[in-house]
Amino acid sequence: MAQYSETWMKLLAADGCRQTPARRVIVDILLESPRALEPMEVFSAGRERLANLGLVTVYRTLEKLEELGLVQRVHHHGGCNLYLRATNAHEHLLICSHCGKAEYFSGDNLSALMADITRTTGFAITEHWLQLFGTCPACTRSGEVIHA
Amino acid sequence: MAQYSETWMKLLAADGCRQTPARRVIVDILLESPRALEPMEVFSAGRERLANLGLVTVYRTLEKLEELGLVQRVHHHGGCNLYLRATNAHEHLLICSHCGKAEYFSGDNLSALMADITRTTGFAITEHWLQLFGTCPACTRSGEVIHA
DNA sequence: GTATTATTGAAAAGAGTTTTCATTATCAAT
DNA sequence: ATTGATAATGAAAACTCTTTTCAATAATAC
Repeated sequence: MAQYSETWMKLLAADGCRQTPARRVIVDILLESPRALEPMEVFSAGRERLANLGLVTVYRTLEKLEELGLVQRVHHHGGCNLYLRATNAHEHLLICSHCGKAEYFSGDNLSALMADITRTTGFAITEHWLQLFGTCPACTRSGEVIHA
Repeated sequence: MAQYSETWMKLLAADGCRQTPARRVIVDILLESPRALEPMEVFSAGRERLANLGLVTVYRTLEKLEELGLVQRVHHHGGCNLYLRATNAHEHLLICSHCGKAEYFSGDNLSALMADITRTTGFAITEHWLQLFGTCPACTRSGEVIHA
């Protein structure tokens, strides 16, 4: 994902944002992470690279990146304050309940279901959320997962 | 939904809970609502029926009802602090983006998709969330929905 | 009725997020 | 390169939502 770092910075610039060290650090962390992160996690990781990074800047940058569609919030059992790089395609999330690893997949075809629901309920469906939870290959192998 | 009020109270009693006015009010409000509610909304509505109801009691009752599987938290764009009566069957949610009206539906068959994803990703899938958003018939008719 | 103990509401504490504000740093125009 | 306009920053304060604490009260079993 690291190769997208510069792309994101340019997209930010195109939106009128300045390219600052703080933003670079935050962008890099998000692009490097295999799982969705809380603002505080981004902050902690960021502090290791930029000594006096502010938590407020993390919040502001996440907000801007979400606005630009580069990251998305991830909902899960514990809340909905996790941020993950978004993909452009029409894809859905698959999340490991053990390590949090997030993977995108596509290939769902829910159009038949949609049509069926429109017919029976009268709702005009505009959006759908599909999210899967499970155990990733690495966690399955490690055997640490007892609640699989 | 009002006919379930007594059922819920009995289920609470079976769990060792006492039947108090505060709980009755909260249970009734949840069962009467066509949409998922925030704790504060339950509290406001509850105060109209029980003058000195405490917000804390609302939180505690919602927690207990969720524990018993009678209500569930609903995730949406703005957060995940909405509570809605749950259904027993394996159903999914359909929510009106305009008025919030929630409806359950069943009939999805995602097993083929699951099998496909298990094969390609190696994830052992344990759970899936499917939630649809759209405009309900009433809101469509009222014509108030411009962003349909 | 009485004793036991779950439940209550108010207040305080806590966690997470947003706002305010003076200072600093980026970028565009020289 | 220098300068000026202003976006961005970090610290502190404010704010919202939720949980904990605690003494008083009320529901249930006997």
